[in-house]
Amino acid sequence: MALLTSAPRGTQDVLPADSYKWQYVEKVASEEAKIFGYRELRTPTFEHTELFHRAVGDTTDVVQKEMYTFKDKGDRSITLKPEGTAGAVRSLVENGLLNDTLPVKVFYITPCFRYEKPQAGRLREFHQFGVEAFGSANPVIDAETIQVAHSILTRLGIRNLSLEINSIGCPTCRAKYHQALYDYFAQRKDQLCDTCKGRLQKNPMRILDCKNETCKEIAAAAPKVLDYICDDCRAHFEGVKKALDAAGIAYAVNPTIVRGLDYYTRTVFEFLSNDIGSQSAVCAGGRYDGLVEEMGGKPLPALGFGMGLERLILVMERNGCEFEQPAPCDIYIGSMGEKASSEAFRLVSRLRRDFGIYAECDLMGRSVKAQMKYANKIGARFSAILGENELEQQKLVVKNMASGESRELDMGEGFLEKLADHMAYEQLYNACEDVEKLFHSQQ
RNA sequence: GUGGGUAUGGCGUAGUUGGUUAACGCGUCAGUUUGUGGCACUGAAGACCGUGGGUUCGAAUCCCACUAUCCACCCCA
Repeated sequence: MALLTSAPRGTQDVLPADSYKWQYVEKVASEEAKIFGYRELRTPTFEHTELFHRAVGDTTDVVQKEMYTFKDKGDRSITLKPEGTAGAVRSLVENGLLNDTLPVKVFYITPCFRYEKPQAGRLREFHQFGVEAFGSANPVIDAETIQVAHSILTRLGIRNLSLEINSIGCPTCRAKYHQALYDYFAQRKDQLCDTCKGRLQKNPMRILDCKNETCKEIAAAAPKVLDYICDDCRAHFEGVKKALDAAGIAYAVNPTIVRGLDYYTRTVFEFLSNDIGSQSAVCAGGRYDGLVEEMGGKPLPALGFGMGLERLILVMERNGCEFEQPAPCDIYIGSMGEKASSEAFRLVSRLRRDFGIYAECDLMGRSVKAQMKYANKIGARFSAILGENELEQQKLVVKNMASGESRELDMGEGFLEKLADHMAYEQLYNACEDVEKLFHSQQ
């Protein structure tokens, strides 16, 4: 069997065996964002290319070598979004939402595309959950934004992430720092590794993060950001730390954190994991006080974060976190013979329509035994077989698959109500027995 | 973009001095007497051993290329 073709490189199918994990994570993240006052924003999967050139930055790796850019049939340059913030800001400015009461808080779940070489936790199409908050320069909102991420991660049962924060200052003080760094490293350029020689021009802060031993030694004595940021930025950063302390969120200041997207200012942060290989950032974000104006809006401070859902789920799997399971089949109604089988079909249809019960019947023309095996396989909580006898006597034997016990129900008036009640009662009874067993086992 | 590892039925694997019908577990399907699951047993279907070349009388097994995948660098969520 030769496949016609396969999924494109760096893409992933989420199969039924895993999709429930995604549903769970998306649900938790959305619910958590909502109780922080965020509302969902959905923006297009592709945008005009210039949006990302402007927002993310012409000189960034993301824009320079990783974007999926193409001309559409109208000769417009289109780009599949490589991140979520630019589109969100564009949309809010374009629709005038930032003229409303502040702060404006939105969240989104979106696919993102970057043409990279795939590896653990890095795909060409990946998914981000993100939040963005507009209108406040108060350091408390920095802490609150971090708290949103923290709450989501905590509620998902992820405990062993580290939070690292830093301030990269405003454009003015960052420029000073960059110059100082450049001067420092330029004097020692010969000793730097090849990649760092390149970074010297492009982004000297990256050198601070190099894994090469010599570079590390040189970096150790390099100028520190926090010595170069202006008084306002320093005060803001102190405010963020104070608010995080007040919120009881543990963090470490890491002066080497650099964001690869140009729009960031002041606060930047990352939640890191040691369990998923070298692509360790599960969630990252920060402030971008200049971006709204850059997009043609009025000057408005803002901040947000993105969370990589593939990485998040990877972390959860590696840590044995539990995902909310999908509900199993409530009842399987098997049948034998044509007449009974159309009656079974009618019954499950009504159970679904009138009672919202998850019901199945035979669609394969299988033997009774095989039908029972199927009921067991799909984890049906109850089963029943409809045949000539049942139709004649108007009785249905309903079996509780967990206990193996059966109960005969009269198929006359109010049968479906009785059936639904019976199932609810039995399930409650099963649950009580489980609790009892648990109780005894713990004594 | 740069390196290294891997590539056998749906899944996980076995299979080296290259030699008849490629093995095992799980899964799937059917059956173990007449209308009822989970266990066990029996049987069946299902792989041209990633693709294309080459070496050889003969290759899943050796060589080359390509593709995919994994890991790391880079970058980042």
